[in-house]
Amino acid sequence: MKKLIAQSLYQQVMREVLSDIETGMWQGDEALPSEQELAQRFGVSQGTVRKALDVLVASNVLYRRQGVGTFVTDAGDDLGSMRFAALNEHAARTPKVEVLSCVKIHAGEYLAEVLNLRRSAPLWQVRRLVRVEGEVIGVDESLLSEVTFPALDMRRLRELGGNIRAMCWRDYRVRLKGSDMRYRAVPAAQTEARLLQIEVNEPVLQVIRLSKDFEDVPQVWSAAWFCSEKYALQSVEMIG
Amino acid sequence: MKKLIAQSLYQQVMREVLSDIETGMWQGDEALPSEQELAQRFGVSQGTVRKALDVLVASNVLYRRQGVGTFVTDAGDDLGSMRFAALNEHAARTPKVEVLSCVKIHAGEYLAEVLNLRRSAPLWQVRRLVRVEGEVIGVDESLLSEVTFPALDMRRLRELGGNIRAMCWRDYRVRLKGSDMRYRAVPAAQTEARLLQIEVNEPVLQVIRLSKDFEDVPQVWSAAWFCSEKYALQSVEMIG
DNA sequence: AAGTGGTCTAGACCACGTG
DNA sequence: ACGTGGTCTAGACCACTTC
Repeated sequence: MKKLIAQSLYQQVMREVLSDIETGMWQGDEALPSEQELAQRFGVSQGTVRKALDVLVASNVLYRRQGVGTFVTDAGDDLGSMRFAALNEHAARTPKVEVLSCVKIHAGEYLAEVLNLRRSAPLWQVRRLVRVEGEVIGVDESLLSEVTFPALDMRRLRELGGNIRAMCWRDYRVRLKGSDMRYRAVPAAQTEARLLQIEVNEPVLQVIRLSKDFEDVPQVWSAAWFCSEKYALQSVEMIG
Repeated sequence: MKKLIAQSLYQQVMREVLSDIETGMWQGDEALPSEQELAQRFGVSQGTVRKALDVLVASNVLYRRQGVGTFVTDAGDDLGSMRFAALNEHAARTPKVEVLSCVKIHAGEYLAEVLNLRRSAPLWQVRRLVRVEGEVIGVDESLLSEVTFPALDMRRLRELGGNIRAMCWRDYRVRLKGSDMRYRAVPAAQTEARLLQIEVNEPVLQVIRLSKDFEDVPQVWSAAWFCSEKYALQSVEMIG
């Protein structure tokens, strides 16, 4: 591989590997060629391939198993990978996700803007329920363009455990990056109150997020509402 | 440097450098020796030193400036490094932090447990206010052991812009890691309502965190309450 | 035993910022 | 011009998993 200006070798290798992953050259959970073989293929040294793969491992696109190989990560669910901690307890729990409904709607002004679509563009609206210890603690609403994700099927989504990101990846080869999250405390509206079995206007934790693909195109807009009476939503701060 | 069992060379170098930082060998924002010089000093190659420093850069203990050198990061404030986004807006804002009070109290059962102290151990209670665009949007309460942080001074804390983490680092050589954060939506109590100028029982976003040092000893427990009527708290999701 | 990721070296050159 | 971080190589050996 020849070096181009304004881009280091390992970055070129990284992009090359990433685009090969996106075309589905190595299907999910299948091993990539060894670092040595990739090095030969690209005409660089093993160390350079390693550095390229390091980046993709850090961003959770690949994972490595020593003595075995390097593999493509299956996209994790955004809801499913949230953690909830019971008050005054140390350990955090993994929630269970359940698909409620999946209907076609039309984009309003706001959604058309954030998803970069025209007004009244067709959208899928997916509603999901979040359970911890069997108890409903959250409800989620996700919106995706029907053009990019045609023939979206609720049965298929249920097969994948309600994991929208896995569905985007496996069925449409759209790989989503981690997204910004916005937290607010808002009074529960009727819909949320009913599903969460709480009073209207009780405080609920609202989490808004916008998932983009690796070309930075916004693909999925989501909003979730959590009852935090018994469980707090947990995350990791990135300060040194 | 001789290789020990069960630890790679670059990890040893990393720990060595980290402990040198903690003893204050290279004061804040002063350059470390060059990678070549450190390599000689430790008797390893430059690549190994680089890999060691990579880890510390990733965890935000060090930062690099190409062509200049490697420097010790000055601890960032936990509150001050939060980001707030106006609803329906893209850009996020940096808040201003103001120290309200600093008094000595005694640990109750809960705080004694999480901070690993005996009951009624002396604690500093620091209250701070968070402003965005001049408007008060949050109030914070932090608790630190008086034994570890003797003679804590409110004037000094104000000098540092209310940055508790910077104070722990600069004045007591206690370097705090990033901490877990727990989010809840709760009804505003009287104290919060008064400071945030909202009604009692209005929803407020509660953020609890526990900062530990690099030996995993819990040092600072904090709770913040935010009014999220105009601004949402923003963070970054770590999913691939 | 063979193949994989994981570490390490010695040396080289490039890109950048400062003086 | 100089010194710094940043990249890259060719080759070596280790640790781990699988067969």
